[in-house]
Amino acid sequence: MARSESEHPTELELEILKVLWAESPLPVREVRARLDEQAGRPLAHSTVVTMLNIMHRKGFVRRRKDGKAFLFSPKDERQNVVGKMMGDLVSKAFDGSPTALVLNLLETGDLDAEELSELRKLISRKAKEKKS
Amino acid sequence: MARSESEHPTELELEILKVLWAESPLPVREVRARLDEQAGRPLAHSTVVTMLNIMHRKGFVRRRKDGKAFLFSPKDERQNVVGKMMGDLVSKAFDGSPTALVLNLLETGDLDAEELSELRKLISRKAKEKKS
DNA sequence: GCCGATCTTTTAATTGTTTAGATGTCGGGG
DNA sequence: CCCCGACATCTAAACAATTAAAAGATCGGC
Repeated sequence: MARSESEHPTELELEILKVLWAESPLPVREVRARLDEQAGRPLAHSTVVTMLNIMHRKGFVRRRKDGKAFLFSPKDERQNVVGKMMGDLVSKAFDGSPTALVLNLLETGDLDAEELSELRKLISRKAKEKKS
Repeated sequence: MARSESEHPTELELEILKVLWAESPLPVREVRARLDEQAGRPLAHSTVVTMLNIMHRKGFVRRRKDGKAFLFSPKDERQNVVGKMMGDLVSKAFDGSPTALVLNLLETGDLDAEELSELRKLISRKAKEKKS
């Protein structure tokens, strides 16, 4: 045995999803162009086709015929997909505590004062929503 | 060409690191036992040996001889390793905004009222540290 | 000094990921 | 009516991840 197919998008799959989240539906040719320009990832046309087909099999994207070409769209919203990835990271690395994850984020010092204050506001707002 | 070796620990590597973060240094046999009991991952002894050697080559763990056996320890602290993984996720999925990640976490509703309040406290404390 | 237990090292099989060439199809222009 | 371009499908190769058996080394006891 080896590992089984991941339920999360892989590195390249995520890159492609990012393109499609920004704008969709798109034909293969356009996806390829944006991967090159925006993600700095110059790939052969056939490579992008292969990936999109795999992603379709995995259920990450939808396909629909437009004339002779396919148009691709993301199947799920960015929030859901990345949310699942984070949930996974939380459970694998922080034993299921989202608080621990945020704490880690605070400790590594990636946030400046302004971001901290913004976060506090967000959390307060969320806390109020919960109460009601 | 294909992709190059990841700079982050993979699924199984992370599982092994978790064992070592909890207690180290450990000989292979002990790591194997804990993977079975704690992570529900029953692997052959040789599998664990192989993984630990790969992780040593990648620089995730240290080895030192103790008699005829090796003892393994994590090379980096949990915070650093997972922090890098999160940073990567942030940059890949949230275009580099940690705030967006936390916002996503809030939206997916994984946090209860108590956790929210705790988070707010943590952030306030951090904000004060920054000022000084 | 040899034996077996315990380690390490070597080798390899299987599957996922990423990359891309080769081949087939189909519709429109000449 | 046939060929070209654009698109899809098929095939495949290189490498990472995961799994593990086989072979080699070494140490303590008899």
